[in-house]
Amino acid sequence: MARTLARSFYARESVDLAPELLNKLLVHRHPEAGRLVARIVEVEAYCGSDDPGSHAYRGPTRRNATMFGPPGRLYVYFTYGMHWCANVVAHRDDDASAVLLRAAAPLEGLEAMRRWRPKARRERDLCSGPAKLAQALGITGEHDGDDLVRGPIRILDDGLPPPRRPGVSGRVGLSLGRGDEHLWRWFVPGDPNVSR
DNA sequence: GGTGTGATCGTA
DNA sequence: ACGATCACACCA
Repeated sequence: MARTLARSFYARESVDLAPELLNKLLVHRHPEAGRLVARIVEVEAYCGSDDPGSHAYRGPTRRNATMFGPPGRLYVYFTYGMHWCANVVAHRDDDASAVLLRAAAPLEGLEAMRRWRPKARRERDLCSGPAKLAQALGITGEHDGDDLVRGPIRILDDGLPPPRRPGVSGRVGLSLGRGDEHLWRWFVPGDPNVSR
């Protein structure tokens, strides 16, 4: 049925990888909560030294080290003093690029997701933002650098292709002049889990 | 539906 | 100081 994406799938620029991740399954085999599954419906691409909106813009640091490593790993960062956000590391040829997982449609393990996100009133509040998605799937800084091919967090293809015509827009949350002109956000049109 | 604001702390 | 954000208040 669903098969794990091979490492070669990730070995390209984030701008090319990002739309291909739409409709793929994000799966976390959690030691206590069991199997958590959500379908990716919104992503953003971040590049390296040429992208002022990217954490990699000013070169490698302790925080962004994973972005400069091999593709197919998870880059998890802490922001606003309280939130974790998860990225997929893409190709690197002496530079860095990654895809921010912004929203997903919850499919399995909703009980645990609701337990970890007690403030989510409706189902579409569970994973409709990068920090919500990480929280619902139990992803924190301890998963930074994890191998998405080996697990426990993986990305699977269950046969549903990306949308033929994905929604496109500028990236969210960037101040003006920091790469906000790039149309590097993609989403599944009409999906209720896409962030507002 | 939309807009505006406070929370909270690691990073550069 | 400033975030690759969220939740909540308030208005419509």
